[in-house]
Amino acid sequence: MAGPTLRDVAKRANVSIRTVSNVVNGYAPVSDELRARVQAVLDELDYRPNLIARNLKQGRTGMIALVVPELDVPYFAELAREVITAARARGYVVMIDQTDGDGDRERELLGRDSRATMFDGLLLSPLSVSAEELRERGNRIPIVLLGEHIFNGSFHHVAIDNVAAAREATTHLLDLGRRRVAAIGDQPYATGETAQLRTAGYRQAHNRAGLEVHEELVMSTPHFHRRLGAQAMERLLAMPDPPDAVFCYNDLLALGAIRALIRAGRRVPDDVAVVGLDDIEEGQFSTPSLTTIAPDKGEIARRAVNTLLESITGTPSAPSEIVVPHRLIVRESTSG
Amino acid sequence: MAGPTLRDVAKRANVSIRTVSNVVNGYAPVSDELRARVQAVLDELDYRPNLIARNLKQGRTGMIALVVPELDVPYFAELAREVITAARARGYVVMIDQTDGDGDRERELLGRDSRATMFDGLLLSPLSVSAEELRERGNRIPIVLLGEHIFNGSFHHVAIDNVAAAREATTHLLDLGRRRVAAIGDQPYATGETAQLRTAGYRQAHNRAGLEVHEELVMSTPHFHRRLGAQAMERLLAMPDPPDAVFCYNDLLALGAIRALIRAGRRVPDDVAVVGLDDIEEGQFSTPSLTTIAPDKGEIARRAVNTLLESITGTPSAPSEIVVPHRLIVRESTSG
DNA sequence: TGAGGGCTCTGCAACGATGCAGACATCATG
DNA sequence: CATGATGTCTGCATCGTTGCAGAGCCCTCA
Repeated sequence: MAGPTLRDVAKRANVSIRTVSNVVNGYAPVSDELRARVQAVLDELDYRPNLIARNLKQGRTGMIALVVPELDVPYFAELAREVITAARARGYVVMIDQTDGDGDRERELLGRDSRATMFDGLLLSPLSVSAEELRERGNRIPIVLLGEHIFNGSFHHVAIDNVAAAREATTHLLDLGRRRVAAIGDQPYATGETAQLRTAGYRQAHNRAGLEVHEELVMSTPHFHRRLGAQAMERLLAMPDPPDAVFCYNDLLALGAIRALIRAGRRVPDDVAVVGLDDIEEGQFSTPSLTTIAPDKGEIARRAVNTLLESITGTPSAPSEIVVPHRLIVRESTSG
Repeated sequence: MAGPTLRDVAKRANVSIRTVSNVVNGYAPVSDELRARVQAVLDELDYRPNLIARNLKQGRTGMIALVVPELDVPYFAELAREVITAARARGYVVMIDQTDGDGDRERELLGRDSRATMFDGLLLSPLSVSAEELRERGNRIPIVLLGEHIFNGSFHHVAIDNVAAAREATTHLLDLGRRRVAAIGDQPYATGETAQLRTAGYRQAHNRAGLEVHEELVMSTPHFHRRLGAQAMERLLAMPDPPDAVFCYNDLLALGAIRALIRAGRRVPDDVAVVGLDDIEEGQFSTPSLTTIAPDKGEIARRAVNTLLESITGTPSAPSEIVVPHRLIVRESTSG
């Protein structure tokens, strides 16, 4: 099972362990002749360095952890892809864990027995755990927070401007002449800060247009999944005066909403226009294709990874609040 | 930066390092009194065990690696989710890497400088690398192969019965009375073994029904993405005698095909019925929803993880060929 | 000729934890 | 009282690697 070690190679080549190490790493000067001899033995035994030992000695692992609520939510899968790519470019690999939005699972990560000490840094997209808890439990490794939650400046944080994004999405619908614009995805409770920011943007858009928000059209959903988007849409359609447009707080809600609309015989966008947020690939190929706000995921990943690696290698810097650009992409669900 | 070590705790509590270790691990008998004293210091210093050191000593890391072509392909994202869940149930965490189907990237994993030595085992879903290469480069850690490729019995391998799955999908279309059933996704070259198995199933269905295969309706695609499904469908529609049904080798191809059909003004399933394979969640909410063959992903993940962990802990067993169940799920794209 | 400087190469210690053998004290037993 | 068993606790060696200091050796140059 266990492969050959430096010692095995050294013994066989009749040199010191240290010299074999030097050959392996290309360090220090080694004469061509000796190098060749050692290399021959390395090849013969098919030596592979034991990275765990190397890590122990060097105090770093070259691994970062990415923790997301659900990996099969397309936004997180696409983000994970970008994170892996960005990390690879910097010589790091990524361990991925998912919490199912379970606060205990998130807290576990910070606890005494967590495997966090195996990683040089942590990218965390929290749903339930609060900034206070994070600070108290203070992990020893650098952390960068992604997207969710409002943070009070205790941690590095990378996200889009959620208020502006929601405002632009809503304004797009108002500009089309829609006057009963619903919102799907509000979360008026402690852990729903992101949703609340989006609701704030939705209100801003109305205010700036000099219009009233129809409060009954603001729908709450505990999660951002297709099924809940469909259910919320059904409730909206059952109203005496249903909406003529919907801003959904993510693309999955929007796709679920579209599904419910078509099932109910409404035309999209003629009867009801729909805007999402996330720009997942699925929205390009749905019928109708989905108008959405596209965060720059590659940029989110790169900024997050870079910030994390700086914290790892450099001196601890003041927590930064990084805002990544987004843009509106108009497709069939609003422009038929 | 570096946290306190066992030595720091030991010094402060005036006991041996070994005793602190015993308290931390609940090993060996330690008197209640001493245990309390040590625990107090542990808490005071907020000691966290250095897992890298523990790993080095114990020769295992508690991490397995999952390598997939693309994490943002829903099938792999959903599979990854199940793998993470299955591994967690067994006390393992999962490092995920993606290869983009790039053979060199896959081979890198097996090379001398790969980080593979950091993991106790490897779950690999290869696209390009061949079984021969895998065997030659012979990694030192246990490997279980997932899904793709035909393997010649050199490795543990978990997959569905691709021939049967494709046959059932095609038979479903023939049973609906369709007589010009196209296939999208063939890959008639070395690394396309999975696709070829599905083509074989497609042919079997025709044979058993006493029907001829319309060879011009078998479309090749280098990848299994939405866009290629749409393109293939457009080519089929441009034919003088277009198909009245399509079996797509995965759900993404199918969703792309549906998109092309609707764009071209055809009704699904009235004009053309569509079946996919993978049962990704997206297919439940598309319009129309997608008939598909559903592999039992949870079972794939559990069997794969269990097999891998057995290879890790137990004696090396003969490579097993594990076939996981699948079933046909009929939705709107064939039953309007 | 011998001091000094490069060039190779080596051995020891250390990273932080655990396995093992045993030290020491206490207690029960014949 | 001697013996052995039991219960606690300790120290050393070790996992496989790298950092560091220095040992030889050969060469050069005054």
